[in-house]
Amino acid sequence: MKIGELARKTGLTPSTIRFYEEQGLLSPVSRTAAGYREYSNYAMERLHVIQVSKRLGFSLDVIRGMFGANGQCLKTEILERTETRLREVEEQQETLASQQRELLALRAILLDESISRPFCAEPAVN
Amino acid sequence: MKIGELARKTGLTPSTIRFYEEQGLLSPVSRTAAGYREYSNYAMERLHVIQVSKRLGFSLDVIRGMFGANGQCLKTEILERTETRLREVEEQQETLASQQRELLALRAILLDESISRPFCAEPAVN
DNA sequence: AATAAGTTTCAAGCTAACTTGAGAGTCAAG
DNA sequence: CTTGACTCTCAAGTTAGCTTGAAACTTATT
Repeated sequence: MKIGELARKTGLTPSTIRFYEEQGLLSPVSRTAAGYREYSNYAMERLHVIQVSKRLGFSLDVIRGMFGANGQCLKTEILERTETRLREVEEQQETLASQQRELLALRAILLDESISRPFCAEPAVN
Repeated sequence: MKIGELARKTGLTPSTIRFYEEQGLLSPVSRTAAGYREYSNYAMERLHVIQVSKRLGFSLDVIRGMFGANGQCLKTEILERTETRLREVEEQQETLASQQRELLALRAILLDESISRPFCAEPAVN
């Protein structure tokens, strides 16, 4: 199949697929006589793996590191990256929880009519 | 005080402070005869407000919208942005929770020795 | 003076993950 | 044989929030 069909099947755009190839996420693919890219179903599966990985929060750099030169997944690499990503997720969860706490406090202050200017000290005339 | 001192007191760099001014987060400040920026304590407090706002996850664009033309905080604006940010935080928490679930599942699969290639379908020879 | 440290402006660079555009070639249908 | 839909490559643009660099000026110290 050509790039347009692959794009439709994966929900990506042709330019994204070319971009992934350029970034080394897709192994260079065979071409027709006219120079058109010709994809197998394996390419489609590879793109699905990439899409799932992105949903898990892996960067393209990290995803690239999960594949060997031959195109195989590297199990121990993936395990490592997964552990790393899990720690990142926990960090971000803590950040969000803290932001949420402070935002709720801020909202409470703003809703308290008796306080006029909560944290804004600059006078009208500077 | 000049920009270097203000930078030290706030933990920012001079270029960041100039950048904030350029972005309209700091009202243009008075200058010495030589053209050096001369800051009051109000500028410092404004920078602290900006730093806190950033910690809460507000973008510079949003932070700019929280100040009126005169440099005052706009209470109702802030309340609105706070509610919006709270919803964003919840969304991101859901995203992270879902990623965490899937990452844990992935790790479990990877640690299960009986499965050799969990989601990698491309053969060695393409 | 001379030197160092601080300041000025303006333009350009950085990261991530793409998108957009230009200009050209290809392919199928009518 | 021409129109329209695809495809190609390569370069440059996008967003956010800064940083870095160049070239020039000021201020303080020696």
